[in-house]
Amino acid sequence: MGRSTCYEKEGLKRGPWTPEEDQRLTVYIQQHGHGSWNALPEKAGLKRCGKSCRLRWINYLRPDIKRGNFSLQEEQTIIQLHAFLGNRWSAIAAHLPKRTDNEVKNHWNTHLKKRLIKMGIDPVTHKPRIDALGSPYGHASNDSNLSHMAQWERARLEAEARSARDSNKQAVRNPVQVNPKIQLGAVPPPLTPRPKCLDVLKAWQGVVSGMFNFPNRDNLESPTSISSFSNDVIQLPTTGVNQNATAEGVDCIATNTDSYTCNELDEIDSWKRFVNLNQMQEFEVGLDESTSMAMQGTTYSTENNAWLVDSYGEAGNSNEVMEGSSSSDTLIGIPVSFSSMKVEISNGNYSIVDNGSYSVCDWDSTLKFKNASSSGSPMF
DNA sequence: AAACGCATCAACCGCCTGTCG
DNA sequence: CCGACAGGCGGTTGATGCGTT
Repeated sequence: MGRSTCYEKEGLKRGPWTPEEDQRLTVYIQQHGHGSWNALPEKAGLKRCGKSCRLRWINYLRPDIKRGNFSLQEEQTIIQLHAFLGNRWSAIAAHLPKRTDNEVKNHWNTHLKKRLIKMGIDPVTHKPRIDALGSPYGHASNDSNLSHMAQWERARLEAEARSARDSNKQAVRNPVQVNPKIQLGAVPPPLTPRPKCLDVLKAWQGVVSGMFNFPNRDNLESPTSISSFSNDVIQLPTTGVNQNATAEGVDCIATNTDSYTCNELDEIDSWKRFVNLNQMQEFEVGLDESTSMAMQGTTYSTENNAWLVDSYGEAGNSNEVMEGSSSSDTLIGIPVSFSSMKVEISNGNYSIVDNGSYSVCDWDSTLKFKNASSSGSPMF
């Protein structure tokens, strides 16, 4: 009754791939590229469906794949991105050079998820589990007052400790594999460029390090989100925000109830990205290359949401923007409301109008947009 | 040595989305 | 606008290996 999948077509092979099949597929793609995946099996002399070929190539045969242990930094990135993105494995994997979504997904399910659960952190919400009575940190009530960032820092520290503990053992159990089967000389398809939105993570890491650099321990336990930071306009970035965030290409992190006026933002041919750190949403507005002037003298307020404002130039290197122009790193407007916002771009000016028709894209679609349009350079 | 349970991960499944005629 | 098709994605499965009893 139901439609048959490509795997069910008569005469097609299923199951594990043989070395001969791998060789055929690899040689064919080296010589011709994959082209249409559906047409590939016949051309390559494989009795497999196109989907199976694609999967085999992407997840295993492609030469630019790193196999073996995930580094601590990779694990950190996965957990952070998972907190942002949920189970959007392809989006997460796009931030991890040479890792596939399947590998990231497997690693999460077999290692990271269990590790978080063991630590009393809900792997779905990334918040302390209510039932985490057996938390190694003891006081669940205290945990509930900790921000996710604080939890992550704990996770990181424990992972570091565990890593140091197990380093010898791990080296024996999980030696790095170097894809020994395939000798490839052809230029592989390029990896998906790292979307620029990972800059947000850099900023966030700046926030984290800012939080944990406080000499007073009270500061570790009190903030539960960025929105609780100081609302002192003059001192933006505010308490708890690492000043180095700016150096990473982030213009500012503004917070609850802040408002200020953007006096000048000229000679910018870059994009501006508005990131809501609480809602994990962002959108961008950009100026045409020929545009030289942006908004002036417009006042915005943050109301209930903390927004991070980021800029980057054509080359995708935000640091270039930061270093190249004294005006481009000026603090700029903080949107009033993310739920009903309109961005108007007209005659070189862009402005944000409340109650407009513009819908702020969610994180997922933002990633898709950026994957399609970005020529960003690796930041890590 | 055999049985069992668990962990891992490659591969499959089914759905969704974008594209094209 | 609609349907067919291809590609991509996330969830799930099952074979395999390893450790324990």
